[in-house]
Amino acid sequence: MRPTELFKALADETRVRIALLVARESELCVCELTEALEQSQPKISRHLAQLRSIGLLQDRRQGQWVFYRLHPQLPDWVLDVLRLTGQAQASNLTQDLQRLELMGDRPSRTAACCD
Amino acid sequence: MRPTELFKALADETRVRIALLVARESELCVCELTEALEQSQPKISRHLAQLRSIGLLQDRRQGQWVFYRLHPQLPDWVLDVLRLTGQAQASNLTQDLQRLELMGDRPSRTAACCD
DNA sequence: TTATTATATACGATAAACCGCATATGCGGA
DNA sequence: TCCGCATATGCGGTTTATCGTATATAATAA
Repeated sequence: MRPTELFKALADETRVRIALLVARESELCVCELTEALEQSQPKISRHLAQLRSIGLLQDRRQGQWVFYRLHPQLPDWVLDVLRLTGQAQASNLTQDLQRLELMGDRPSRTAACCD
Repeated sequence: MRPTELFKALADETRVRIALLVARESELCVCELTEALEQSQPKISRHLAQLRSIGLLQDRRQGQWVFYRLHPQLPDWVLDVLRLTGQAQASNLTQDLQRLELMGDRPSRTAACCD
């Protein structure tokens, strides 16, 4: 992944929030992100598609849900950038996490299994 | 500086190259960047204006030249992101540095002095 | 003052990003 | 099969980015 690719991906508020939430929670589905970020489903879905298309996220379907996580082979510098961003964005991240935890009926993960 | 601001700034190839070169060389003027990146002067100038407008760079006029450097009060996470980027972009940076060193007649800095 | 060099900016054109809304697809349950 | 929920995508419109070209501003030197 080239630096400008990553930066383009993180140049949008919604995408940064998605990336940080997913990084923190290991794995989230679209509906969880939709609630945590209070954004429309198509909007979340399209941003997820972008993050996946550059290889930052990986998706896995489980029944009716699609779960997203960080791509397992991200280079260290990418993980480091995410860490620093989470640090600089700490308060926003906390708010999103709170809304996530207030959700009732979150879909349950089964064996994430092998990739 | 908010993360998305920085990432927008670094989401363009030309601006990343400028930022990394300036970070490495401490201080560069527009004509040096124009030669090192092999881009038109107005293009370089406009990108510099963007980097300055978000507070990533600082400028200083010395005679006919305007020298740009990293803003002296950048938060650590920004400096860290630049470091990581330089690492991930090492080969491009090296090429730009080479062209810079091949320049004849580079303007000489006098006392950078106080700000 | 006039010319020259360095830098910034205005203008217009093209392309890319982002969004809302509607709709398609995929899966599971009745 | 038919329905409902979760997710993805197509379309059109609006905004924002980027660029080339031309020109304005600023400093220096003759």
